Amino acid sequence: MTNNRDLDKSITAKIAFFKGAIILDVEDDETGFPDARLIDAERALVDPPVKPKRPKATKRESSDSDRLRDRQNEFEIVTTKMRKAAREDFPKIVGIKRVSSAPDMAPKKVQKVDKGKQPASRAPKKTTPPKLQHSSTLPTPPKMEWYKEVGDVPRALGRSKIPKPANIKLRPESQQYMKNLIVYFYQNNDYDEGRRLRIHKVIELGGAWVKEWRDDVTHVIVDERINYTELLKHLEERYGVKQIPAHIIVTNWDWYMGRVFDLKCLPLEPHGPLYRIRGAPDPQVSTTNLHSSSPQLESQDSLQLKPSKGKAAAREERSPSRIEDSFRQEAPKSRKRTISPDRQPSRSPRPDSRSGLSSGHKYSDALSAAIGQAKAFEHLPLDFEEDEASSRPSTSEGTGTDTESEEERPRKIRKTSPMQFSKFDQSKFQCMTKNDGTSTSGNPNQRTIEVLQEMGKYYDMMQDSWRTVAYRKAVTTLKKQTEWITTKEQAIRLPCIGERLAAKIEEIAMTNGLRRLESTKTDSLDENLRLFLGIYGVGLTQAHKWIQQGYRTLDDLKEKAHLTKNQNIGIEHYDDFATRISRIEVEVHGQIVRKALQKIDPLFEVTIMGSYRRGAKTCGDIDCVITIPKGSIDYIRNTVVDELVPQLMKEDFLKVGLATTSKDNGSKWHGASALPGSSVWRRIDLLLVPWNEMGAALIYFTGNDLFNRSVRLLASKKGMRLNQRGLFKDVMRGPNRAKITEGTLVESRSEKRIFEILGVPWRPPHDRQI
DNA sequence: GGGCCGTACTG
DNA sequence: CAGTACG
DNA sequence: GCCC
Repeated sequence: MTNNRDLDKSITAKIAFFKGAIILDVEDDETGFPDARLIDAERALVDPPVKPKRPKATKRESSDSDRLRDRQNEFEIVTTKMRKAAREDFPKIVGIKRVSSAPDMAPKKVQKVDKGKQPASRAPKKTTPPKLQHSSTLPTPPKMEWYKEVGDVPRALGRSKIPKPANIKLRPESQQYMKNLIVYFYQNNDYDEGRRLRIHKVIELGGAWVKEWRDDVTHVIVDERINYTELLKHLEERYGVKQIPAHIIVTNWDWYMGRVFDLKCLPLEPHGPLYRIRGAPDPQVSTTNLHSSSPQLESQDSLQLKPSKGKAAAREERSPSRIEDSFRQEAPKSRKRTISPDRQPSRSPRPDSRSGLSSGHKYSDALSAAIGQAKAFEHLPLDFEEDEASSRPSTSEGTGTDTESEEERPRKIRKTSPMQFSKFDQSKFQCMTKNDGTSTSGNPNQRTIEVLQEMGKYYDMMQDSWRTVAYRKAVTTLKKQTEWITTKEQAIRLPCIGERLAAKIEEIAMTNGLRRLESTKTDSLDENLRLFLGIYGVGLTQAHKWIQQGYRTLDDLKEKAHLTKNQNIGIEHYDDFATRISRIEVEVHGQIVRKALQKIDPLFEVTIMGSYRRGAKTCGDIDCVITIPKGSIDYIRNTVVDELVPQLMKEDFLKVGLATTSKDNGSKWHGASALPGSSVWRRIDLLLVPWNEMGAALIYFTGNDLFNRSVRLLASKKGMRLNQRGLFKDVMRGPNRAKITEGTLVESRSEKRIFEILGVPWRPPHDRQI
């Protein structure tokens, strides 16, 4: 058991320095750290086999775009005040332009129903008994469906760019539990796939959807994150509605519709606390408001499709879940956000396949089908899409890269040998040009970059990984510009910038801001999502689920959620893991590992990788590559797992393992470490690399992620495959690059050689910050 | 209208 | 297997 | 988001 004392002298010196540094240098390690003390660590950094230059890039280089997803940055960004700027309250950019006209049938305009119809068709309280006669087929009357007459037609499901109005097939009447109901959603648009699905569902069940508020609305279904105050504000601002008539049911999808599917009829006590959204008044108490005509109050009630009382009552307590209850109690406090006018985003269509909802489903087992479907989209993130634009002018610029036959069609299985590249424009790969994140400060497009980065972070958080990547690429492009890009025409010629980004760039240049971004700022759901995504072991799926269940704080999770071991650790050390680590501390961690390992076998080599190697001022974690000349991977693994880790655990340097290799082909150890005397845990990754794979490993572990993806994509275009083990050729790929054969190893030992073979100009780690 | 990197570890 | 992680 |  060694302790501080046993540590190498240089280490203790560094620790001392580090402790000092921590005080004066916490948030700004900016101008690095001096010097001498580091030399030794820097030296040690020289990469063994391949010897890429050490990152003496310590000097300035304000770029810290080392890792966009960096949580801390995200937090900072969000918190950061947006520069004020032309923010004239923009009018609904969202609404309107969509579905307006259905090709096949003129969608009767809403107005017609407007006033007079209120007790509308509801009169014939037909409420067919839920006794399903199972005549699953006698749907849609020949004439125009009710929902089209009374309400609006949402656009069809699916992701087609050109929105088509949906033609929704209603369920048989026996299953139309929402017959003649008029539903207003908030957010009230059908851009978001999840919400669109819900709108379709309402219609299938016999209801109608209205895009604009009307007096005869019977139900308001709000997104999970919306509270009553926000809803009211929206209604007042947009429609001058100051109070929501008491007979109108204000609820959210899961709590209410879950019941509907469950009961196969409308709930008995639609105003009960079970369905009330956050901040909603208790009707019992605040009977203050019910001014408007409420003939519907009764009708609403009468509409109840005889729910089997006993059963309904029985389920009442447990069904919609206690979570909401408990949540509701503490809701008020955790909700600090006040405003946020109508449209706010929250994002994004899952790239998944979940389309054919309205299409050809037969609800043979209506209930289970309904439940299944309700479940299917209960976790769908809701959001709105921004306006779409357009046409694609396909600025086919100069380089007549007429990609063709071979490369062009991924259809057929093909095999390409590395040397016979067909022509695709290799120069278009971002890995081909140097990207030191520098230029950020002096760049004339600085402001634009900032704004786009924020948008990118927003999309990242909101699950839209492809948009995130697109924004990051665009930012990279902008960083390389020496001119201030102010117009669409200028912008659209640049790589990775298309119409929509070009328009945004122009807007930023003109107004110094981006309206679209403003609207994201006030979204409180974002904060929760951010919070949860910051937990190690929690991704979008889990975060959305928790939010859906009403959890809002880490304490909520600790008390109520089922957590995996890693998630527990992630929560326990949330702040630790979210804190950036100074280079100096990173070095100290690395040195401790190195010393311990070399005590076991002096031939071991430890190299610090990741953003550290790219010269970042601060790092999110510590990546150590462990290798040894003429040592098998098994030897490395056994040594690390059986000796190094236990030893460092014993010394209390390593605190816990998070993802630890076990299998015989394992290669990584993820865990947490802390300096002697420090209680701050750091994320540390040990990467076990056979000596002859160091070249490929260096590329991988140096990153950054986009750089890696770019190189890998390039490799695949050349019929090769690059991973952390090596570069392979003669990779056979199926439809769309699906790997069929592993290919044969071309090079793995030399980082430089791999670059050469791929035709990628060598660049030091510092310049790989795409 | 589909692709957008390739892998390792967890439960 | 999906989810999360790593660069 | 962009690009083919």
